[in-house]
Amino acid sequence: MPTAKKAAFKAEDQQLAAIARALAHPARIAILRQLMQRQTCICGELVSALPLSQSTVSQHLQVLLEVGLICATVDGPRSCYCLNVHAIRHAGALVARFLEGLEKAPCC
Amino acid sequence: MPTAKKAAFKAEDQQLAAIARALAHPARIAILRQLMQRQTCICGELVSALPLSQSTVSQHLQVLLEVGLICATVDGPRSCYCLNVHAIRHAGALVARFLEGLEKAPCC
DNA sequence: TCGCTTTATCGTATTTTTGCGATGAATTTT
DNA sequence: AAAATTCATCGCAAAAATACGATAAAGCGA
Repeated sequence: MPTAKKAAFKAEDQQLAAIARALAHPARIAILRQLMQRQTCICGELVSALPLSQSTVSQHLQVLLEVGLICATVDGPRSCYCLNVHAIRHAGALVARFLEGLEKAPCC
Repeated sequence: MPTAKKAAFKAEDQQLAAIARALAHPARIAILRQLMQRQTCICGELVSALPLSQSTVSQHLQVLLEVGLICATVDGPRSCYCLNVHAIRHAGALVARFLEGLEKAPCC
């Protein structure tokens, strides 16, 4: 979206959209699910688990990192990713509050 | 995403991503919020409420329509949109279940 | 030290999204 | 019937997202 017009939308709407955008690709959903299932923080195992190249998976990880849903630590030659439960909780609360509001709306 | 690789992701992941994609723009969040606030099903009032052209707003409405979050009825020369509470509830449940799972995950 | 593994980043190509003006269809109003 | 209103759609341009191979950096093991 054009930077000039971004300010035209409410901050919370932009925040919600940013969260949604981070989740708007099945690969990133799958990554989060993998991190949820394996207690281990994973790295290149994700590449094996996904039908995508290493560089593409790395890019998706960056997207999730930038929005804060996951965090990374360096473990020797490899990178270890894990869920940022705090951020996820915050995002979940935002989304839940929004959707609950919608559900309660009087329909036409 | 390439149609050829779409099948490589779990159906539920694709469904979640599709919902997220529909919400991945502040204009569409704002549209849903407008429909929530005004009990009236709105049409071109949305254009006045948003910093976007009529054709662009119409496009965003189509996106929300296609994913089923809103529904439309024709009222004379104008179109009347309203929230599809049923679909919203379903989407909300899907998202909530996913995020709750993430929150409970054992972190590294 | 010399490879070997692991992973982020770069460069690039392709596709998708976003945005707008113009146009046309449908309907109401005059 | 003519003009005006409302809105979806088309055509197009610009921007962003997606994907991948190649490359480079960093650490491990021989």
